[in-house]
Amino acid sequence: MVGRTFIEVRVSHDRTVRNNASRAEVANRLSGRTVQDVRRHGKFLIIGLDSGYTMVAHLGMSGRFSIAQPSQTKSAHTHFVAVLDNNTEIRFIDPRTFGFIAAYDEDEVSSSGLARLGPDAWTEPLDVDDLAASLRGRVAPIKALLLDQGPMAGLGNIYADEVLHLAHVHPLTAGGDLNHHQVGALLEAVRVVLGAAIDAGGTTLDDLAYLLPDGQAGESLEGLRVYGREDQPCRTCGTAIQRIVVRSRSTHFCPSCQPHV
DNA sequence: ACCTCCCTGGCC
DNA sequence: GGCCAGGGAGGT
Repeated sequence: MVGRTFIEVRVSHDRTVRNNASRAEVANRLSGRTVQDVRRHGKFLIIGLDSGYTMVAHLGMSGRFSIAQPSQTKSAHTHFVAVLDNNTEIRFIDPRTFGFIAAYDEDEVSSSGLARLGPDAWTEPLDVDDLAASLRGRVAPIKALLLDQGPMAGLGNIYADEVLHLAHVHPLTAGGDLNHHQVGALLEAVRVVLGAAIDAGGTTLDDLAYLLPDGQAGESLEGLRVYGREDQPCRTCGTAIQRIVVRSRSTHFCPSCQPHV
């Protein structure tokens, strides 16, 4: 991608570019620009362009990118197409439209969600003291704080539940109530859970909403410890997995392995 | 720091 | 026919 130029950009859904003023603003800011670097921070994809504009993309719930030849028929829900100078297309497909693509100037980057992200959970792992410091005094449940992207960025609902189970931490524990040992266990669990998820190519649920760029499904659904396993036996101790709702997000845990303090 | 909203395919 | 899933943004 680095060095490629966007020959033409077509936006076909308003909501996909809702963080910009208009479809045309996005197309105009990206067209003719050359990619300088491609990064990821949490769940945001960040593409630096030679113009100073930054393309920011988020897959939301159901977004995916595909690389295609211009002659290939478009999948349903293709909301954005960038034609590259090697005559391939980058297509953004997103049925539920929770994802977005933005073209930001410097000020807009600083006032966007990107600026509120904590260190990346995978590439900038915190040490125990730093995470403990950012949780100190927080009364919100640790599940909510993991989803918040502030203490650390990158965990969504599935992996937050998986991490808490592996760390033996109850999802409703107030962030500031975690002891030093639990904070350490949480960080180790992040490393293990994300490492396994990356190796497996991510988690494709039964709805097949998430697919790898080549259209293949990820593999780790069977490996999940608690997510989506309400009433099924905990793989560690056999106790029935419970499902509760935290901040209107479905939350799964083992009441035996993750006792409430 | 909390709540509400957005959206559509899949399922009951 | 109606409900559910859930990421982030914006408002209170």
